[in-house]
Amino acid sequence: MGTRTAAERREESRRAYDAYLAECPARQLLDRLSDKWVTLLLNALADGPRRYAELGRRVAGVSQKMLTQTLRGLERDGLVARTVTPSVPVRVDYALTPLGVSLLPVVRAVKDWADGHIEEVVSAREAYDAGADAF
Amino acid sequence: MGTRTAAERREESRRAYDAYLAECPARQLLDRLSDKWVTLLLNALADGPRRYAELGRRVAGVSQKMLTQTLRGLERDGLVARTVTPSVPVRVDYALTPLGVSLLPVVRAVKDWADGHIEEVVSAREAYDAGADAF
DNA sequence: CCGTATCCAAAAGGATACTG
DNA sequence: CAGTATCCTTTTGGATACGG
Repeated sequence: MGTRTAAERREESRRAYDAYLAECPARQLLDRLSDKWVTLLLNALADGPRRYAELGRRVAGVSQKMLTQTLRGLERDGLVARTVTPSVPVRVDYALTPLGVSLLPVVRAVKDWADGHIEEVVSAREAYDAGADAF
Repeated sequence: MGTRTAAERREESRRAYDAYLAECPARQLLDRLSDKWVTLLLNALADGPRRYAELGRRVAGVSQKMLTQTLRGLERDGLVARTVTPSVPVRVDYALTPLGVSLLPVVRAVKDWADGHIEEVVSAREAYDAGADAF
């Protein structure tokens, strides 16, 4: 006992943080909700089921990788249902589950706030930037 | 004109995406809101002004770098106000602006949804994972 | 059509040390 | 106390090619 100042405190801190994460359910969800593709995909599914390629077009800018990855995550969390129609070629539809639908008002609240306050934010940014490199 | 299939289409796609981003105000905000530290810090400031070190302790797991970086971003967007008291040593307080306060219900809605539905999500995850590597 | 797999560049973010 | 600066690891995510 003596060589235990930085390394140990780091570990201790990390463990404490992890414990906090484990006992705080909101954090896990927050980590998922704090993903731009999640929010965008939920919005894209708001008014009905969509096919895979359709979602790719609607979200505009998402790569195949992120599209699949995000959809899998949402499916795993029970927010989205995946339906495979074994035709040739295969057809896959994604739709919100009831749980996913219950999340929709929240997502919409975010969007509405953004729409309603974007101008104030932009003004604030300009004011801040103007003050930053003034004279 | 002939050497313009992949590279060009990429550029075109990127430009279209950027244009979409520019004309869609919600996206810019969404990018900011899709940051776990932002949500956590807004919650930490919910019931009054806090000092820098205090926030570091309350959020638990945030590094100095991310704390400062996130606070600067929030300040720039007019969501948080930074007040310096030139004592020795210096004292700095952060508080929500009215704009920041107006965002609070939204942030709380996210937290409330998480608290109310976390169990369903966890069950869904277990069911999904059980099916994945079954037999 | 709906993905998966691999590679690789870019960005996020933590650790550490130093300053006013 | 409240940062800033630097380094360096980890993660993210796009491009590409291939498979069912």
